[in-house]
Amino acid sequence: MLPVLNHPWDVGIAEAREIQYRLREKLIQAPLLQSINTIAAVDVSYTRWDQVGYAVLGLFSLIKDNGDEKFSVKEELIKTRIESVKFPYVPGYLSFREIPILLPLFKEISENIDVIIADGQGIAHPRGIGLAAHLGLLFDIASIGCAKSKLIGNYTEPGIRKGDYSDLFLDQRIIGRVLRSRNRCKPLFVSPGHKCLVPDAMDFILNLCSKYRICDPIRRVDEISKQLRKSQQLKRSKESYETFISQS
DNA sequence: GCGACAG
DNA sequence: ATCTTGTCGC
Repeated sequence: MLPVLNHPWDVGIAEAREIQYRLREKLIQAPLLQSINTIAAVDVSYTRWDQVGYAVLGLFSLIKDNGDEKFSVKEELIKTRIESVKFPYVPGYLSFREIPILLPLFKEISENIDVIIADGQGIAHPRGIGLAAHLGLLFDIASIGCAKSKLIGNYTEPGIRKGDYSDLFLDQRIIGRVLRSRNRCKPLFVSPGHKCLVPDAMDFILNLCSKYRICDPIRRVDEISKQLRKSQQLKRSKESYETFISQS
């Protein structure tokens, strides 16, 4: 699958900011689709000594559980890619660091995706277009940001029970929710991206949280990303060992 | 000028 | 994001 929108990625902060201002006008606020079958979750991990990114895209199908709203996910497909990233991590510009390495993974996907979930912000962003929102807009797919910490906004601490939440405000506007995804754990910062509303975003994410703070699909791709990084590091250390032996 | 600051 | 062991609480 290919983006329906395109713009340069090899840009500096100033141009990236202009792109964000231009794209945010295109974001659509609408109720989340009722019938969701497939969701995509993405994540990228790094090492501390180089600029190599270990990207993962996972496709999961929703399994309706007994009765009401809750559901679980079934892993359907995993795509990975290892590539050095160009853009540095700058708060507010995460899209320009991570999306370039994620795009080739979407290109390999042919099945339909109903929702994209990303480890980061949706519209809860200084210019209203965080990683999840940007990604959803590029493919014109509903998207939700599920971050482990706040980028922008004000809130009061939610209750300590799973499901407790408070609104995330920017001025007088509600841009997301601070969600307690597990008893007594640090809350998640959930915000809608493209084609989604604040309440729908939180409800959907909460239903994807089984027994951990991080929702199942993101937790899974995060795990795969870290495994990929460790296996590659081991591989590289073995290679350099062989080189060392052959030279001595 | 100072504090805040997704991953 | 990454480094990193034990430890406190449910």
